[in-house]
Amino acid sequence: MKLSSKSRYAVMALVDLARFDDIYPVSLRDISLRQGISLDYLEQIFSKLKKNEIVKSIRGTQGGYVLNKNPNDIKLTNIFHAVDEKVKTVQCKKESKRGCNGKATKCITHNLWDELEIHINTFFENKSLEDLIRNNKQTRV
Amino acid sequence: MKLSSKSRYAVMALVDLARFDDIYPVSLRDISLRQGISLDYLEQIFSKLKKNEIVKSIRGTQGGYVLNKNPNDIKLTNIFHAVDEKVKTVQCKKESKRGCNGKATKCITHNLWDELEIHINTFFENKSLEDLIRNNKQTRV
DNA sequence: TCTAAACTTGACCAATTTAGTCAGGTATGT
DNA sequence: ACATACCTGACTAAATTGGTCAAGTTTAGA
Ligand code: FES
Ligand code: FES
Repeated sequence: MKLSSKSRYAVMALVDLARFDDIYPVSLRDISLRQGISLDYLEQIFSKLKKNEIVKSIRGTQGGYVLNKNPNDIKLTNIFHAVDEKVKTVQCKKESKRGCNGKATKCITHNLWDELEIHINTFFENKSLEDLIRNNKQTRV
Repeated sequence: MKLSSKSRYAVMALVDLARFDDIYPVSLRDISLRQGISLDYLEQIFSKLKKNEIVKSIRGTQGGYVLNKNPNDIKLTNIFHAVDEKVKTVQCKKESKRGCNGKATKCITHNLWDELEIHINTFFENKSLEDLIRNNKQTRV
């Protein structure tokens, strides 16, 4: 059960970006330097964030990225969904009536994993970028 | 963020076992057949469960495995720990003062991931095998 | 108008992890 | 003795991860 670097980077980058994007667009190069994330990798990540309308891009010199929504409306769920991070605790297809090992009914632990999945997703749904910025501003001098 | 099959199987097998182990030892072969899990794989898993004193083994004909503790004292945490499933949301070494990308301080999202880890682990600590058996008995006719 | 900064896209890859299989054992109730 | 069932370690194919690399396109500013 671990979180991928891609997701961790996505959130890191967005928190970094959110601190300045109201002043000027933030370039990936800056984020890369400040957060120590590979520029090429960031580009992959932001391409997805853009497709999911979490950020907007501004091309050309002095360009960069800007948030496309209010930080309060960007939940962890949205970010994770954008970069294809998914919480997968069950093995079976959720929609199907069939169980994991090809059985006709759900297995004896199915409900447990389902509960777990909901437990985790709840955390993601309740946490917004706004929360993270606030938290981070507090720790800055 | 996904749960490994090994962990899922471990819990499945223990729930299966717990339903009969007060009557007679349960062989892995039976569990394998009932739950559709590879016997060889189960053996790996039970070797670890035994090392962690979650089950006891009884060798020879009519042998099998039996729980080594009260189902109420076997938490998901214990099972996961036994099969080396670990929740890992931060990238850095927890004990160290250093951050992930080799920086001298913790990164801007460190606290968030730490919170997430606690959130998930809490679920594991509160859920016992007893809970699962009870739940499963209800769904049996 | 030229140029450099910055976004855009897609291919490629090494290392690790996962989810097992396989091939041998050893212990013991009947 | 022998079948049953535990025990152990080596091995591996496939998927995933965490990137790199190369070759663009767009646009602000000199
Ligand atoms: S996990 Fe859904 S049926 Fe087993
Ligand atoms: S995750 Fe701990 S410092 Fe970045």
